[in-house]
Amino acid sequence: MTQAQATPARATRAQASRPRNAARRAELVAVASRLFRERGYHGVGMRAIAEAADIQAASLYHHFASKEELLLESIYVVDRDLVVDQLPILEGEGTYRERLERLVRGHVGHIGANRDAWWVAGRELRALSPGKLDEVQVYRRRYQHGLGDFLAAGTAAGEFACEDPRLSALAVLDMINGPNEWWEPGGRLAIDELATRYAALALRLVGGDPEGTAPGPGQARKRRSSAR
Amino acid sequence: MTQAQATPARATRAQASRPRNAARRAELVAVASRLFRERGYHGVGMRAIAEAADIQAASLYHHFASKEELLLESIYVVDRDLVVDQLPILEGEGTYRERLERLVRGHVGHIGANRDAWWVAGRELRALSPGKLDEVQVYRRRYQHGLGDFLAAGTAAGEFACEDPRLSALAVLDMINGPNEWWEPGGRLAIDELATRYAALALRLVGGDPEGTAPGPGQARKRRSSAR
DNA sequence: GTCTATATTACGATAGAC
DNA sequence: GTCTATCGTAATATAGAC
Repeated sequence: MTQAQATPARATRAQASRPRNAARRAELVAVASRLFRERGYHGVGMRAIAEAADIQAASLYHHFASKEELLLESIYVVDRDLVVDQLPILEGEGTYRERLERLVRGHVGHIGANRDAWWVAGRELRALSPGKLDEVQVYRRRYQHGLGDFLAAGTAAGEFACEDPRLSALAVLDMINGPNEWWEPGGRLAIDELATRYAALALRLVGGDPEGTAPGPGQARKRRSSAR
Repeated sequence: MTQAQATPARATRAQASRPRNAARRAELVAVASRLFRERGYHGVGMRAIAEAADIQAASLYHHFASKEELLLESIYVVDRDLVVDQLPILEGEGTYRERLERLVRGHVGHIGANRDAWWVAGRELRALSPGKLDEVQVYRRRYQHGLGDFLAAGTAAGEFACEDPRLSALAVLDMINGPNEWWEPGGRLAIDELATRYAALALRLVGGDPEGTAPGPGQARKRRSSAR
């Protein structure tokens, strides 16, 4: 639920540490994510990460080959989940509208539940070496193209009205990634509430909400009273 | 146009350098912005900035008191323009729909014309000290609230259909800030083309495009052929 | 698996000559 | 306005004991 990796679940045996202690790694990644978020990747030293984890800097090198490996693990918490958990929603059950709503709610909810990792994934990509950067971007493109194909299919089916589904996918992603920049717990909207409302707005954006439109120019509106 | 500040325009006289040479400052800020964008604020040293500007590191301190001052100037190129040039569009002439389209086109166009500064303004805020950070956020909130009030007025006038104008303002800003993350020259869409299309999509998002909606569920579409 | 100690390099910033 | 030289600090990473 938080940003721990899935633990392999074997090795509940004795013998202690054969798979290089994945749980400990995940703990340390979570600590590093938090600091990367607060001060930026280059703004945090290995000494600071170690201090926050209550060990010495040198001990980190027992678990990770480099500082960059800590960064890569942080980022994968986000991009792996999007492709593994979110993308299949689009192939699942329900109308196109229902599936899009479910995707957006899950996406925004994931931001709220993994704030440190999202912040890092959104801002520190360039700190990766070219090879590792490519690996991450493969995931991103898969998510983006999956959504584009889905919007094209939904338009062909008459549920959406996207003239350029590829561009609409970018616009939707731009919008639903936005809360990563500004949402924080304790604000006006809880993350579930925000997720639901953004899902409705995304539906409008792709032309899938026949009720969310004002009448023609110059007429009075016939919808409900202006909230706020 | 580019990310140079407005030059004071006095001192075309003799005497050379009384107003601390604003043009030279702007040059150096542009160089710094480019490097901050490429490698991140903490990933770039004063020596690297100096080398790119073809002077020595110590010489930078003749123009700027600190590295942070270079960062602040980079960020202001964006936030000052938004409030000074963009916000007045909403108070200008035309229908609400026309004004929103103009704002979005100008906003996306500004991203395309000031890529380095936008990148830095979007990602390196946290590197500012708390006092300077507050100054920048005053600009940001003014832009955001200005758009929210405008959407509320446009809804009351019957041109938009925003149930929660404050949230719609965030959604629109999230969307139109998005190209800062992915647009680059030479891609599928020129920045003007992108700006026009995002303006149309923003209109949908606020319920201001009566033609951009698919019919009810289960029916065949009656709009133009599915592009691609 | 964590420690102490350290090698090496780079950092932001300053002093003072020209 | 730019230079050379340098101060003091902190960076990533390694060696080797326990």
